[in-house]
Amino acid sequence: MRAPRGFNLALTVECGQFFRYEPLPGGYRISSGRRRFDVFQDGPRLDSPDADDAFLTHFFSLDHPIGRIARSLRLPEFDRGLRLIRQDSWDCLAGFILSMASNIPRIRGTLRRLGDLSDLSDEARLRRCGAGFRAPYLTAAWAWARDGGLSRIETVDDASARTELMTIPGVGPKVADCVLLYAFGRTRAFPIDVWVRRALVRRFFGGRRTPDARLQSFAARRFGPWAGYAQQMLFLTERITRSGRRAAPAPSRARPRG
DNA sequence: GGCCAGGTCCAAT
DNA sequence: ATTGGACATGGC
Repeated sequence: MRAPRGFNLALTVECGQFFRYEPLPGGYRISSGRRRFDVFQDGPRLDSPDADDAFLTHFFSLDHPIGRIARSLRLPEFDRGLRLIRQDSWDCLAGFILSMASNIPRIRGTLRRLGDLSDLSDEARLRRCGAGFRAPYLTAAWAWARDGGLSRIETVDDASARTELMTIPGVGPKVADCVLLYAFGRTRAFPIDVWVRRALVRRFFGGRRTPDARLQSFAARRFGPWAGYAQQMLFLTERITRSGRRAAPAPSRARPRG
């Protein structure tokens, strides 16, 4: 299919919202739930031997009005190649539970190993996959999902969905917002992690330490219905420009096949 | 070989 | 209400 002008598959896949991918020449092998598909970008073309256009459009949110979004956010660095994806909600929940006190390479590895399990109720097994102290949180989330938690999220408003997610031990405001944003398409969600906190404080609060609740309401007011896009952009630029230590790995440019 | 990590929970102010 | 430490272990 023809992708929207400027769409950047590499940026979208590797910006940190998603973990279950393996790079291929010119594209990626994507896992989301039981689904696996390869996808390749070559200039304006986006092609998959496995997934149809409707699925790609939904998964990569190609229907989002990126021009309007860019104008509404007023962030000079905003990149119109970026899209918030709609990944499998369980993968997303598990991935961001694993994200606490961790890093992206490790999350990816653990999640990949978890993908081979059909039952996540055994903590010892989760530890063997590398979950560490997060193992009991994962089993709690697994039980919650088994009892229909994820489908309850679909039908309720953002605030209720957030509250419901936060009933899971190991899921606080940040993880809950990640799930709302990266799986359920709740584009107002604005997860505040250490990087986004730094970015907001430095850029909008004169460097003064500010409670998250304050940052949260600021973001809602300033960025509105597409706040999630602002969050992802702030996360990216803060990591790249200010990585106190090692530079954040830039997304590998997708190269033409062959 | 250390050091550190896309948070959350809990106890102690 | 706010703050500080523990948490388990892979990746760099």
